[in-house]
Amino acid sequence: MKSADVRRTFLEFFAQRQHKIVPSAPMVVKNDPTLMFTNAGMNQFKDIFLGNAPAKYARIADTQKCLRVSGKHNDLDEVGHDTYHHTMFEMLGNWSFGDYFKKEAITWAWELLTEVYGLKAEDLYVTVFGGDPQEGLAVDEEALEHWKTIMPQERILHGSKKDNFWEMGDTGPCGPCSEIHVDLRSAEEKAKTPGKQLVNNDHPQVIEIWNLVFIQYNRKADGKLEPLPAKHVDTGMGFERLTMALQGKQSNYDTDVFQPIIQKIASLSGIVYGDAPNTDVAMRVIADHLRAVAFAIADGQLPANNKAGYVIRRILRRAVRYGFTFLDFKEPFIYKLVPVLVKEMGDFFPEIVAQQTLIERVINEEEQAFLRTLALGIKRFEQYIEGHPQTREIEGAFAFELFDTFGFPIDLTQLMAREKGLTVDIEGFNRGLEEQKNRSRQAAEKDTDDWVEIRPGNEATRFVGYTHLQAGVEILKFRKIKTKKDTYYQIVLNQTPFYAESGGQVGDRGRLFSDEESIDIKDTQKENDLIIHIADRLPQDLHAAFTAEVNAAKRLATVNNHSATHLMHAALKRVLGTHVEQRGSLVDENRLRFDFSHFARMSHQEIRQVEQIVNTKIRENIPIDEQRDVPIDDAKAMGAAALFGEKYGEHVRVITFDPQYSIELCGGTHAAATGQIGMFKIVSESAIAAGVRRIEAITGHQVEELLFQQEDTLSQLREILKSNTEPIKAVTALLEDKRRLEKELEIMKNEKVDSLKLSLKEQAEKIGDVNFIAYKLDGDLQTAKNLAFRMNDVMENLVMVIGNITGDKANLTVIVSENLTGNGSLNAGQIIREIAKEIQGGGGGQPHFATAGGKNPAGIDKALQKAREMIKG
RNA sequence: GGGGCAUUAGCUCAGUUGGCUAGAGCGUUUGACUGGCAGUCAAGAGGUCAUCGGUUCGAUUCCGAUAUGCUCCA
Repeated sequence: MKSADVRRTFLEFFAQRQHKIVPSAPMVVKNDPTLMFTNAGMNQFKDIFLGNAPAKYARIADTQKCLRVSGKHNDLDEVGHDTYHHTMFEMLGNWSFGDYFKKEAITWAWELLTEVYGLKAEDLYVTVFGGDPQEGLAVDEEALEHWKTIMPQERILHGSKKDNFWEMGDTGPCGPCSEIHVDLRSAEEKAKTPGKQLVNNDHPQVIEIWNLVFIQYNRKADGKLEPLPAKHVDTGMGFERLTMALQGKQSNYDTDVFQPIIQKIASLSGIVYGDAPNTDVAMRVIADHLRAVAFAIADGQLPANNKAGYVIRRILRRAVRYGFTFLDFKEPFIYKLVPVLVKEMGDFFPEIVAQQTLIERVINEEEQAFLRTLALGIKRFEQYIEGHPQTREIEGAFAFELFDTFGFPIDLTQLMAREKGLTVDIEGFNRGLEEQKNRSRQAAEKDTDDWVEIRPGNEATRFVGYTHLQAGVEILKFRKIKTKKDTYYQIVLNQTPFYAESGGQVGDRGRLFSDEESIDIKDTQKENDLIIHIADRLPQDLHAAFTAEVNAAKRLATVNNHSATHLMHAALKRVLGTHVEQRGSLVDENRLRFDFSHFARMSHQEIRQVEQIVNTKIRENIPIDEQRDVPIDDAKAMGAAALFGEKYGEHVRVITFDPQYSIELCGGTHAAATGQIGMFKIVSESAIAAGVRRIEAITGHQVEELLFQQEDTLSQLREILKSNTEPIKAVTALLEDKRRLEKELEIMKNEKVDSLKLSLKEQAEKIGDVNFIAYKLDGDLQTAKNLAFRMNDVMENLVMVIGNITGDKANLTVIVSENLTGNGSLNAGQIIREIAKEIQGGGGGQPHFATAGGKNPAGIDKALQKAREMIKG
C-alpha cells in the first residue's frame, strides 16, 4: 500500500463513522505561550479539552503535521541514528468530544488495523493502564474489558503511569491510555523471544503505533486529579510507522515517504544508501530535517535567531552539518531536495507547492550562512592550535566558546581534534553547557497558579470590541502568574471590549472599574481562544459589577494603522505582482510593520507608487464592509486574501475596503472608513530574510509629526544658509568650498612644515652623535606629528622634541631616529614620561615616537630644557 | 526571557600591556604599456574605527548604555 493510500484509507474509515475530516493545523503555533510547535494531533483541539470553547463537532478525524524538537518531547538528537524517530511526522487521529468513549475507540482501532489495513492480529499487542497507588488510581478495567472481548488476554499488558497515563502538561486534562504495539520481526525471531517481552523496550521492530487516550480527569496545580464532566477520546497513530508496518519494511526511512528524498541525496553525493552506517545516518538526518524545515517555512516560520525561528534554524543546520561531515557537501545542497519533497507530498499539502520558491531560497540562504559559520569556526580552531603548539588536549572552555559564541558544533571540534591526534576536554565543555542551562532556567522560572473561578462553568468570553469600547462586565476567573521579575494577574471576563493581541495587532490597554475602584489593564493577550486581561493587581471585590474601558486614543491609532496595512497589502500586490504575500505583521499605535515575500529591493519609484495608491484610497474615504461568520469557502470564492500558516475556523470574518480593491480574512479592528487614516507614509524598506522584505510605515498623526519635523529642518537649514530657494545648491557649494579649503590648508601646513624643516635643520644641536632639536611650535598636535615625521625623513641620528599649545592644554611630541633606539640607549617613551611631568601630564608611546599632554602650558620651555639635559646624560 | 561574541574603506577582513601619521586584498578612478579584448605596472580617491556617555594628558583599543547582527541556552 502506498503511503498516500494509507493516509486516505484512515480518513475514509472515520468519515464513514460520522467523523468530520478537518485539515491539518499549521505546524507553527500562534496564540499559545506554552507551545511553539504543534507536537500532537490534539493541539488544535486544546481549547475544547480545557473547556474554554465548545466542540463544533462531536467526532473529528485528521492527519496532523507535528514537530517534536523542543520542550517535553524533544527527539532531535535521536533522529537519524535509529529508524523510527522524526522531527516532523504526521499523526493520524480520531476524536470524540463527549460522544463515544472507550468501547468504540477500541473496537474501531482494531477493525481498521486488522480488517482494513490487514495487519495480522497475532502480531498486535495492547497495553492498558495498570493503576497507580500513589495517585489512588485503579487499573483501567473498562478498557481491559473491551480488549478482552477482542483478543486473548495474554497479549494484553498492564502499563505503568509513565507509559499509560497521558498528560498534556503539568496541569490540565489527562487520563489513562491504551497503546497498540506491532511486532514486525521475522518468524524465527518471534519464536526465540516472545513479542510481549519487547513491548515498550525500545526495540526497533516491536513498536507502538497507536495511542488511544481516554481523557477523564483534570490535573490541578496542587497535583490533585478531579473527574471531568465530559469524557473525551484523543487518539494518535504515527503515520510513518504505520506505513512501514504496512509496506513490510524494517525502517520508516525505507518507505516511500522517505526513499525518494534519500535516493536524491545519494545521487547528489555519489554515495549509495546502505553502504556505510555513517553515511546512512547522515542521509536519514537530512531527509527528515528537510521535511521539518520545508513545512515550517510553508507555515510561515522562517529561520531566525530566537524562539521558534531559531529552532528551525538549528534543525536545518544539523542537516547541513551531517552533509558537510559525512557526505562531503561543501556547498549548499539541501535546497535542491525541495522539488522531490514537493512532488511527493504536494498533493495532500498544497501549502508546500504554493511556497516552493520561497522554501528553496530560504534554505539555500541559510545553508550558505552556516557554511560561513563553519569556515569561521575552523579558522578559530586552527588559530587555537597554533597558539597552543604543545597541547595534547583542547580545553573544555575553548570548545565551549566555539560552540556557545560561534555556533561551532562540538562533534566537529572533536573530529578536527582527532585528525591532529588531540583530544577534547569534553567534561569541561559539559560543565560550561550546564552552567548556561542553569542560568537560563533560573531566568525563565514562572509560577502559574490554578484558575480561581468566580463564576463557575465553561462560559466563553463574548468579544464586543468590534462595536464597543466600553462594556459592563463581570469577572469569570483569574489566576496569578509569578516570574522572576514580577507578579501579575490574568483576568477573564464574561464579555469584553478589549482586543487581544492577534493577527499582528497589539492587545488593547485600558482599565477596569467599579463604583469603588479602578485597576489598569496593561495588556490583553490570547491563549488559544481565551481572552486574557493582564493587570498588576486584582480588584478588592471580585464579584462587583465592572465597566471595562479600552484606552480609546491608543485603539484608534492602532485601528488606523491596521486598516492602512490592508490598503498597503493590496497596493503592494498591484505594484509588485501577485507573488506578494504577507509573512508577518505588527500593528500598534505608533506604526505598522509588514513583512512580505518579494525577491528584490523595492525601488524608490515602487515605494512612491505604493504610497500614492494607498493615499488615493484614503482620500476616497471608502467605508468598511465587515462581514462576520462567512463560511470559509464563500470567503475564498470572494477572492479574500488568506494567510499561509494561519489557522482559520469554518466561519471567518471578512474585511473589505472596496470589493475591487482589498478583501482580507481578518479578526482585527478597523477604521469605519479609510478617510479616518488621514495619511500614509512608508518610512523604511529592508530585507529580513531571503525572499522576504519588511516595510515600516506610519499614518495620520505620525505623518503629520514627520512633516512638521522635516519642514522645521528644512526651514532652519534655509535660515542658516540664507538661501530660501535653493538650499541644495547652497550646501553643494559649501561642501565644495570646504573640500577645497581643507586641501589648501593641508598644503599650507605642509609648506610651513617644509620651511620649518630647513631652518630647524640649521638649528640642530650636536650632542655627541645625536642631532638634537627642541622646538616650540605654533600649531596643533597634528602639525607637530607631521613635522616630527618629516624631520625624521631628512635628518639622521635625530632626537626631536616639540611643544605646542592647544586651547589651555600643552602637548609634547618626541621622535627618535630608529637607529638610535636599537640598543635601548634612547627611548622616546621614556623621555616623554620624564619631561611630561613639567607640564603636569603624562604620556607614552614607542621607543621611536611618543606624545604627551598636560595641563600646564607654562611648563613647555622647562620640558624642552629637561629633554636636552637627558640627552646630554 | 537569560548569557557570550561582533560592528574598522563600496565588499571581505588585519590591527595587544591605550600612543606605530588607521592598514591589506578585492572593487573603483586616472595614467602608462599592448593593434583590440583581456591583462600588467604606477598613481589616486574612498574611514564620524556602529551611536551616545565615561575614565585618561591621549581611546579604534578600557568601562557603561543603546542599536544592529551572530551564537548558545530556556
